[in-house]
Amino acid sequence: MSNSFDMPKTYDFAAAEQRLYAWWEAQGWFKPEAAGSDAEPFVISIPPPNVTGVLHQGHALFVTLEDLMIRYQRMRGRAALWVPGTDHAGIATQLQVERKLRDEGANREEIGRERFVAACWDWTDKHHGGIVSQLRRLGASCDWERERFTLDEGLSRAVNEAFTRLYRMGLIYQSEYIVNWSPGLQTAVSDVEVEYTEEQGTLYYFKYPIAGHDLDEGPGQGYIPVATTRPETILADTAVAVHPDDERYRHLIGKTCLVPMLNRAIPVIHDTYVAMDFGTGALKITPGHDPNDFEIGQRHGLPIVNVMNKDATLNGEAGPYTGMERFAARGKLWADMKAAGLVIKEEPYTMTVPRAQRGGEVIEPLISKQWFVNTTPMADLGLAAVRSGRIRIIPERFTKVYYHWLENLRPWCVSRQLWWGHRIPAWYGPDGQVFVARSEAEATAQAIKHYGRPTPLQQDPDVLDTWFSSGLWPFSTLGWPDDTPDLRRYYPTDVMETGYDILFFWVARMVMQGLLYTNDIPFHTVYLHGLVRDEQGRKMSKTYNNVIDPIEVMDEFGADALRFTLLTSATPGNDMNLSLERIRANRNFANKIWNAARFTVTNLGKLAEESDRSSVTDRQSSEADQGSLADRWIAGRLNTTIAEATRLFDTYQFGEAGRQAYEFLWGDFADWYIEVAKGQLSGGGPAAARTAGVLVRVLDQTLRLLHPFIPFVTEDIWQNLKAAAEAASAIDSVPGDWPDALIVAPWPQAGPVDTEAEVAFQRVQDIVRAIRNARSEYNVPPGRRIGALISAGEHLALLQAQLPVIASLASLDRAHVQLAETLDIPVKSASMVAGGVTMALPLADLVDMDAELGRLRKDLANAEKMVSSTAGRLANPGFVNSAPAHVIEGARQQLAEWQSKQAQIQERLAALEA
RNA sequence: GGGCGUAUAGCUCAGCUGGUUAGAGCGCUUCCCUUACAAGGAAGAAGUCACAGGUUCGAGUCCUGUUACGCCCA
Repeated sequence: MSNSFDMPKTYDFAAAEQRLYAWWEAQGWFKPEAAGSDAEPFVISIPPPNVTGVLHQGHALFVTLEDLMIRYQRMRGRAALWVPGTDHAGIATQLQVERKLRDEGANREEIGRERFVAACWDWTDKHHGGIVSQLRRLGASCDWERERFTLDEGLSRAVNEAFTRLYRMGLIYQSEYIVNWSPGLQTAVSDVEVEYTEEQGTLYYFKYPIAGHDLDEGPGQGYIPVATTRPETILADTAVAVHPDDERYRHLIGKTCLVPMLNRAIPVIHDTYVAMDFGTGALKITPGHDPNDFEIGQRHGLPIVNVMNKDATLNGEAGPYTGMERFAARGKLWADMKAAGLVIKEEPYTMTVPRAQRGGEVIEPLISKQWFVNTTPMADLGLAAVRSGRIRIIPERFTKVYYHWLENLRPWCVSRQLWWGHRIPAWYGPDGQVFVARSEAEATAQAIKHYGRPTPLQQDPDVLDTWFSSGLWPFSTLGWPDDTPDLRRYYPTDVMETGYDILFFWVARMVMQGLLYTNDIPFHTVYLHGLVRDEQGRKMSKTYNNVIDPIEVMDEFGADALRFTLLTSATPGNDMNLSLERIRANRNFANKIWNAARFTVTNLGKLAEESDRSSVTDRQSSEADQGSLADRWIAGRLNTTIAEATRLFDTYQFGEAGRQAYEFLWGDFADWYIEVAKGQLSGGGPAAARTAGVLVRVLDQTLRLLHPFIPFVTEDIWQNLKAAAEAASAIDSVPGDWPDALIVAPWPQAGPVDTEAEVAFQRVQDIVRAIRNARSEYNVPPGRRIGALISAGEHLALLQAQLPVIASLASLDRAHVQLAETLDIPVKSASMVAGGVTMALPLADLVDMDAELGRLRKDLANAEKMVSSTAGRLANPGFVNSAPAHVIEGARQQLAEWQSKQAQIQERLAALEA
């Protein structure tokens, strides 16, 4: 029994976190079923981290935010389901496994596709536990029994189903198209996977010879001057283009040019795309190696020449340069052209270079046959869903970004020349006939129908873009394409919480695909968070050595400290700078709550030991009064905090909700109420019992408010509190109010606020602060109890009642406190006006009269300033006519307070100056 | 080139339907190991809310423009 009242002096998060998490999970509280079958669901699908990844602050932030929402809604009685899972991360994982093979002296071609994929699975299995256990450490209350992996059998079926449906709808097709080719990764990547960097390069000017003329005839006659940043692509030119209005060149339209060194004949065409004022005003057109040129080529029906192999060496089309690496070929070709007199000049030039988001090498625009999704119909659905308000994006400004992206969406290249991923469900007959089907069996059946006999088929070697499967995530994880009970109950989900950096990659694709396949939105709210940066606002990176590892942080300060810091330093959609100092401060906050609880629990223990053993509740009910002023005040403050926190939660202002709960716990409850409670408890009896009841209730409710932010310390404390309160019979026996655990305790309901008590207690606080201030100014040691004179005026009754509180908090010696409606205050004393009363500390030996006068005059000047500005406002007809009533009333009260203060100071000054 | 964000105390940041004398943490100054907590307590110093206009009875908050930094798209 005595255990109920024993709490160590310092909160030991290391001992609590793992134990509590295991307990919650074992009790089944992470499962939506815990809420009962009639509860309304609240569902979040996790943004699946890379299965081979290591936890970083970005993960920590999203886990914390989503866990906060889930825990809040769970406490609100919703059937909260957070579906966890991981992503196979095609390129990232394949690269890791290839690196491992290289270290072992092997490569993937050598071991073959089957063994390579097996190696990827081994790698996946080995790393999966790592990232998952790290999510758990943060307190993520996911339903782990519903955990999914993008390459699961079920999710793979979803991918095949989606692909097949798109194919049948005519929205997926194979095409020769210019794609972003990554020579190092040996795969195409989508537009969003390319990053453009400004780099110092060279603009090469050269002469494009005109057939039948001599170079000596000069520009516009013998040749057309052209500039390029990539000379090697000259070999693949299929036209030279000029602007139709360009006087310099229009006479050349329709003539023929000769490709340098190859002497291939190409036409001179005109197109308004050409910028007359850039370079030479004439543009070489290379449809095979430049996306813009590709489109011009399409418009003009130009042939496409491809001079490059997939490893970025030049192919047979390159004549003498065949077999050379791209940059070597550039140098050689340019040297040869120089020798041939075709070079005009070179200029330094800042150009935009496309680089692979993963790997960083230069992307080569290349023609190849790929699978594309025609996204136009889906994009329209996606746009309509947000425009109509069915889906809301927070913060709202990102809707513009979303619209802009969807309005300009181009075909999505979904095939990847990788081995790790969902293999494209397309099979080819010997004649190249393609059969797209959900399975090999289905494809075989199609082939039999087509050929009239069994025919061997070969599956497409490529895999799908990882984002193709992630785009199905909210419904594939719930069982789609099957009509499962989970899909029916938990889809659509509620909130998609993720980083704004993957609004295009992921969010938009989920919305589009969700609408297309499920005929429903995948979620009604998109909550976007920002990037976590270091204290100076730099991106965390190994090269800066500024990475704050969440695991190390949790080891040092606990998961709660990290969570609370992430939640209260971030605002939606904005990047945040993470500071270790702040994490440390929030560790201290956890300890502060712990000790507030320790105080409460210890006192419950003392009560429990009282001889009469009558329950606190009994004694409470025998107590007729409704509690002390402080009791009523703290209850009001609690109710205000509950109402505000709830409002803020419901408007996605989580950080502010957390800060308010923090302020309440520390600034009101710990700093003031507990200090008052010490006095109320000291005498024992009914007052002590009642006080214990208030302590228990306020703490209980506050722990509930804080639980979604800092689940571990609040649960740990709550268990202690509950045990102690039960032992002391201090718990109101409201059924269901004290369930087994805080994680499943109901969210608090705000009660009424006692405004009168609030005003009165604030007066007490003002008086206490004024006395403390004067003591401090006169260097009265904190331990020394001194007398005081209080001329209370109209507040006499309040002060008489609250004198014990004031004396205790201001360390006054009650035997030497004089309190009356009006008192003569000795000249030689430290005096102050606060809370509507005039007070003085009899510090005759210490008082410096000049300093006193100075202080009072300063106070008076301030009061006069306030009186005049407030009176001025109230004298303004515009203000009294248009301001809301409560604002005017507030100003009137304020004016009265300041006028009264002004008068009291003047009176005191008059006495001193006399 | 288009769009967006940020600019508030020495540092890191709150301040979201405009309404008292603009807040917190850290840091700083003075004092205190008072039996919940020194990971703490008390008192205090510290801000022309980037700049310039405007709307309004009233602007850190809304509007316009400027500057600086950052991001996204082309």
